[in-house]
Amino acid sequence: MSNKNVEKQKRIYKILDDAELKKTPARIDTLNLFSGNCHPMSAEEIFKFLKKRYDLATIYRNLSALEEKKILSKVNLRSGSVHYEVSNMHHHHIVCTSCGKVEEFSNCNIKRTISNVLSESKNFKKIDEHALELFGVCKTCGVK
Amino acid sequence: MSNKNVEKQKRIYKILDDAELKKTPARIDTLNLFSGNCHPMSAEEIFKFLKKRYDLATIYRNLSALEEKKILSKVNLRSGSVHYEVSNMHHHHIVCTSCGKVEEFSNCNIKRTISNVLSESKNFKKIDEHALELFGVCKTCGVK
DNA sequence: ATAAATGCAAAGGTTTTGCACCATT
DNA sequence: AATGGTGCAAAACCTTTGCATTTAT
Repeated sequence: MSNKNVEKQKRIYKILDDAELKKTPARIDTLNLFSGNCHPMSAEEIFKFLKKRYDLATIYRNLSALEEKKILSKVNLRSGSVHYEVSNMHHHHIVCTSCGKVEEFSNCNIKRTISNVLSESKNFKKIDEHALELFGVCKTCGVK
Repeated sequence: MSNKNVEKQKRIYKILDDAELKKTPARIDTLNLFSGNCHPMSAEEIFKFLKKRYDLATIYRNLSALEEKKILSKVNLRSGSVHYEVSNMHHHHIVCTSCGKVEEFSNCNIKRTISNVLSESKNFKKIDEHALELFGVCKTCGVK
């Protein structure tokens, strides 16, 4: 195993240790998948990427646990199933409403909006998370 | 029936006519519900509000039809089921991650973000819709 | 009269759960 | 040894679909 991969494994071990989750093969493999792929993935997709080595229920349970520990976040791409991505790489998505293609972007400029919103909110004084997704028709699908 | 309600019915008839959808009781009642309530609703909620007078499958079919005609829009509140709201009242939501309370806001300042994003996008040159939801703990739940 | 909408029942897809067994700490 | 994770099967949940009947135009 290369030095780089050793580093990667160490990072994943630390993530699970910090979260007080046991370092099981299913979790390690799942986190490896996420660290090599910045696209959001559904439980079913992860299940297939991992060659069905682990039960689908296990994948679901681990995704929930990792979300609770703030390691992964849910993303809604209007696809029928929930997708997850690594929490710390803050970015958003543009989804093609025709073919489903997903493109990432990161400059969401949300801070100003949040402070405006909070100054007028009756019920909230702090925002912890935000979800922003854009929808359009991609250039390929837009060609008639 | 008051003058005001007559006007409301006329508006709803016009909406359905313009969309080339038949003016059936199920649709009229559903649109009446939406026009008196700015909170997003799920199929199940509508079904119950309408005292189960119409089949749940009918509610689902009508919601789809109304969404296709751009009269309603989907909203994702991370609740397990899809919610809908009237399209023409552009606003977004702050959802309490503890109790599920929903508050609306409308000043999302998204235009600048969209034009920035498009100028750097490889696959998209136009955005048709955007989904923005904020998540936090409301003042009631935040009190320890 | 025609095309569309509805109700009912059944199925589809995604996600969750109970329980016995197994792995990590 | 003890706690937590897994696999399997079953169920729960949300949503869609087929078909016969009813309704709106």
